[in-house]
Amino acid sequence: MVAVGFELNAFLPYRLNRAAEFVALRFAAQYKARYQLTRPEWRTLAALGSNNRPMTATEVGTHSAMHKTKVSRAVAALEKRRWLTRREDEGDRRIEHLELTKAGIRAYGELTELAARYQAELDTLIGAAGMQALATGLEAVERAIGRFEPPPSI
Amino acid sequence: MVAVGFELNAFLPYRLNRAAEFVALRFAAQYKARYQLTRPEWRTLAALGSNNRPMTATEVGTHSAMHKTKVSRAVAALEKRRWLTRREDEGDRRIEHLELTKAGIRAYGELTELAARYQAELDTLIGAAGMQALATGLEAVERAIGRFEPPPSI
DNA sequence: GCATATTAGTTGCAATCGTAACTATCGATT
DNA sequence: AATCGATAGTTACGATTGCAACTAATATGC
Repeated sequence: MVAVGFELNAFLPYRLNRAAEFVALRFAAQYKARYQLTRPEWRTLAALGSNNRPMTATEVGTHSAMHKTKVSRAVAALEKRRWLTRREDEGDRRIEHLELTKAGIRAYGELTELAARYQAELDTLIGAAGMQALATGLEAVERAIGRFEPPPSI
Repeated sequence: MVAVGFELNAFLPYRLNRAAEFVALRFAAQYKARYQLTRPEWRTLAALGSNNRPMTATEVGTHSAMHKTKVSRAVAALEKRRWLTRREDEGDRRIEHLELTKAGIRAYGELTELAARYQAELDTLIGAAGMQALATGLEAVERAIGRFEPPPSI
């Protein structure tokens, strides 16, 4: 329509979101069908499963860029499934340490198999060079994010 | 917790989503505060504004990776604001050609100024090398997406 | 040591979303 | 030309979301 000086296709939020939404939804269809997991639930499980020590809900939120109410509800759902347990911090009783149960770890293991297969599919389609460039670029974004003030609502 | 063979931080959907959500929310806070625009509305306006001919709702959805009901509602909202008009296709009356009005073009111009400023901020924080790598990587993803079957729900 | 601010996490509620079903139209098949 | 399937877009409705307010606990300033 107009076309002056601004290229939407080079605008990072728009472009990143399009790519992210596309690849994430394709994967979500899989775990949703097989495990009746929502996106926040999978992300919470993934964050906990990939970390080698318990995490607080706030840490999960920061790691996955999810709103704290999303995390709160996902944690409640996973707890109800007995995939995680909460442990109150001894020094600071506001804090809860979240930890996967045996069943949670097993589920995480199964889901990461799905994930690995999907990642392999993506690797093939995107190509090694593309994936390498993406990794480099995303690292730069992640470093930048660290110095950033987080957006309101995370 | 576990840690065998799968690296969440290298899993593209998770990683892309985290970065996308982070940068998109920071920008959303701006246009939401100044224009009371929702995310789907901004994306629809952006898709239409950046294209140099009218688009159908389906095209907007494909371009922005939004669900068709999101697009439908965003279009209705923008129409109510008189930022876009619909024109029925003459050959196929199922199709509506969406076009920005003068006011819509003006709004798009103002919003792209915000966007350009934000992009500049991101450029600085991420660095030229990182942005270059990201561009290369995202191009590869976009090419792959073209050969992909779209996820259910887009 | 008390008041005030800050932080972790939860929840009520209104707004938004996505599924599925719908209308309307078109294309293909016979 | 009647039927069947596909496509564009809308919408009812149940599910999910995020804002704001809340509880509970800790940290800070005086």
